[in-house]
Amino acid sequence: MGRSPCCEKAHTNKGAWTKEEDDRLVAYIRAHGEGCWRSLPKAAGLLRCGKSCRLRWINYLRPDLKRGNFTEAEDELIIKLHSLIGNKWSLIAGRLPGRTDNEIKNYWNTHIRRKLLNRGIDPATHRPLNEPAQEATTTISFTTTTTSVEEESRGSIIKEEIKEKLISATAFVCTEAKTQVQERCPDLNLELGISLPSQNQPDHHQPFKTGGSRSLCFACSLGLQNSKDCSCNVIVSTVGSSGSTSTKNGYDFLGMKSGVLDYRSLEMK
DNA sequence: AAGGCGTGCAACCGCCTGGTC
DNA sequence: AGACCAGGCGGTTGCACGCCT
Repeated sequence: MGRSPCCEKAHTNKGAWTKEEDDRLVAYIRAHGEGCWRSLPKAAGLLRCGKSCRLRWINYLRPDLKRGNFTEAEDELIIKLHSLIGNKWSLIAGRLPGRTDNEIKNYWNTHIRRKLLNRGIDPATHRPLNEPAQEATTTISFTTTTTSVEEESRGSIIKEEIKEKLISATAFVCTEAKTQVQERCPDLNLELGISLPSQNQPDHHQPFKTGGSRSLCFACSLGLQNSKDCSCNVIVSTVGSSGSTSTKNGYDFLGMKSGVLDYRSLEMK
C-alpha cells in the first residue's frame, strides 16, 4: 500500500505564495495560533497543503524572523556547529535566533561552502582539502557483550578517549562561538556547554553548571529545552545481548551509556 | 539590446519519527 | 504489535534576478 498523500493535491495551489494567501495565513495564525497544519488550510480558506502552510509560516511569515545578511559571527558559528553536528540544520538554526533551518541550509550551500573552499577547507569534512580522504562513517562499538576481560578493558579505554575528544571538541566550539557572538548579541543565550550524563538524575532544565553535579542533555545544552530532541529524564538506551535497546531514566549522550557510539550521527558528508 | 549563464532563495518532495488508536 | 497519521527534517528543484559577453 502506498503512502497516502499529505493532502488532496488536486485542489491545492502550488508555487509562490501571493500576498493574499500570506495575509490569510498570518491572520489565521494570529487568531488561532499554530495548531493542526493539516486542517489549517481549510479553516483559513487557503487552497494549500498543510505542509506548505507550515513551511511558509516558519520560513517566511513568522514575526520573529531576522531578515538580512548573515554576520561574520553567525558565519563562524554556523561553520563550527556544522563541523560538530553536520547537516543538522534545525539544530544549528536553534542556536541562531531569527534564522530558519531552510535559510541556514541555503546560506551554507551558496555562501559558506564556497568560503570554506576558498580557505582550502573541505566543507564536508572541515579538513584541509589536500588531506587524504578518510572513511566517512565509523561506527565504534564498545558494548560489554564481549566476554574477555582484556577486550572489555580495551573497550573502556576507547570509550574514555572518545569521551575526552568529544568534550574537548565541544568545549572548543562552544567557547569560540560564544565569544564571537556574545559581543554582538549580549542577550543571546550561548550556553553551549555539553556535559556527559550525570549518574544522578538531573533536575530537568536546570541551568548548565560546569563542574557541578547537574547536567543537561545534548538538546537542552543546545538550547532546545522541551524539544523532541530533549532526552532529560527520559532515555538511557541499554543494549542487551540481543542488540535490542531498552529505556530507563537518564540521558544517553551519543550512546555513551548504551555503549554504542554511532559516528554516523557525527558524519560530515 | 538580447541571450546565456550563474547565483540565491522559496518551495516542494519524500522519508523519518513519534504519538495515538 | 502494528497500522495510521501529523509534524518535522534534509535534499533537491525551479524560478527570478543580475551579471557578463
